[in-house]
Amino acid sequence: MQKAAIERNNEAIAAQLAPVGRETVQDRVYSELRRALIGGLFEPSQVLTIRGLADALVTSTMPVREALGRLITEKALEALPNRSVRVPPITLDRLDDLLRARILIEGEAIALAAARMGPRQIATIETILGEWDEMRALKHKKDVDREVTLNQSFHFEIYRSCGSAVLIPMIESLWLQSGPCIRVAIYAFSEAGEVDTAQYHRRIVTALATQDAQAAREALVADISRPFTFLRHKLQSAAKDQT
Amino acid sequence: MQKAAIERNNEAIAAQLAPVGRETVQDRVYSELRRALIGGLFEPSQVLTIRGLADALVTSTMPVREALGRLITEKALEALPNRSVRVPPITLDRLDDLLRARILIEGEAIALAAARMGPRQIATIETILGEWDEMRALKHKKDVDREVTLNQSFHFEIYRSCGSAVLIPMIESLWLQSGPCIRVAIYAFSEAGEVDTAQYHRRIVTALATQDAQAAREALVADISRPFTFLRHKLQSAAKDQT
DNA sequence: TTTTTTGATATGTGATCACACTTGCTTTGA
DNA sequence: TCAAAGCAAGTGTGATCACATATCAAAAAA
Repeated sequence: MQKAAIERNNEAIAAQLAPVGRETVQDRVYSELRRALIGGLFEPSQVLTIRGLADALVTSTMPVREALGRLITEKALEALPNRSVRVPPITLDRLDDLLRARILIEGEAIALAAARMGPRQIATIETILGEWDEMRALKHKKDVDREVTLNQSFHFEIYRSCGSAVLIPMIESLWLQSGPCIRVAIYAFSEAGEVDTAQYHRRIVTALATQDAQAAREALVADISRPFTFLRHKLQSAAKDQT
Repeated sequence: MQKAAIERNNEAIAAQLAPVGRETVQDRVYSELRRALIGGLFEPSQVLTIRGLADALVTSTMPVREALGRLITEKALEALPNRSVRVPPITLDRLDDLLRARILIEGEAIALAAARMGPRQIATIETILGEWDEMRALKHKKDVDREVTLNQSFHFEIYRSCGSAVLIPMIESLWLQSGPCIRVAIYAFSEAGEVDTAQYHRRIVTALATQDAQAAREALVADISRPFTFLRHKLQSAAKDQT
């Protein structure tokens, strides 16, 4: 019987080919909206319509409405009583609430990751740091989108190492919720260009390289608190101006 | 001008009438599936089909598929590569992962709540405790469903007091994920009937009544850890039997 | 007897339609 | 001149259909 030979052949084929996967339209819409949300491409309080998004994404309404529903359950979007959906507005309370949750959960994740990151993972995040420096070097063109992307890659490369399939989706949800807020902060930082984000990230890397969970947590808290406190002051002064 | 009179009349009407609200079919399906999931009515690894659920709930497929999509993003259900959806299976790792996350987040929530719960809230959870005792008194009929519901009410009445619009949905998601697992534990406890859950809950109440956040957190951890460690042992011994 | 093939049924996905509700502007009446 | 009624366009929701894929059992081949 040539069963074994066939089996070997199939295995050889399988070794060559990568699984093609099957991404649905709904998945693509969902990813695209997530990207836009985390990147802060939508403004807080902005109203989104199903047909409008479907036109923009060149699909029918069906995938869009399901993607919107999913984002609403993640609190990345908000369902108004009118049944229209909007990006949640920023309030001081919400800002504090989000920051506290992020410190709690991302802090735990990085503490777990500190004990589990090998030289390979450390090298990966150092590569991301290098790309960041490279980008900053040619400073004429301040590409905020790229900053956001690199920042995201840096953090999630760490979180992925925490080994918790439960915490990571929660962190993603938190980023989704804070995305529309922190965009303005990152943009302002990029404008000012003074205190470099890279410096905060470097502190995180050194802490992780020495497997110092406590130091890593503190460095992370400092990093993610910055845009929030910045926004906080901005909102407070804006409120004072209005009165 | 009789504008003021009309206004008064309208206000009088508004005072009598309650807002009718508009729950969509999708919302009802979603709530029903949540209830079933938290209550452990579905078994881990059980496959759910859109048309099957639609028939069971006597609706069309449309609201069901959107509700399923939302539950999948919450990790309450799992999308298989075949595109079928099932209740996530229990593994030891997942159990530990879930418990760690619950201790982290629910612990934080109850610590926050400890400082914010007034006599009114304390009275409410004591009422729930009373209903529990009442139920246990007539022990011939062990109503596991009611136990699950009361347990849920007790915990979420506390969490609601933490004042965090961000943490509460996360806790709901965690309950959704652990629901299918802990059902078997609760059932086993009810069978054995030895160590009463009420005793753990009473410890929580006394800690909250004295606004002792640390004690409340510890009592809560003891309470939610119990079914998990129970299940852990059960799974381990089952694995040992198989070898 | 065991394995492969094949065909029928079941299932998820996306498109389209009908309906109800909301919204904003125009028109009407005071 | 201004507020209220009315109308039209826009929008979300649910139902149904078409199509591609998956599943599983029966039939055919080894």
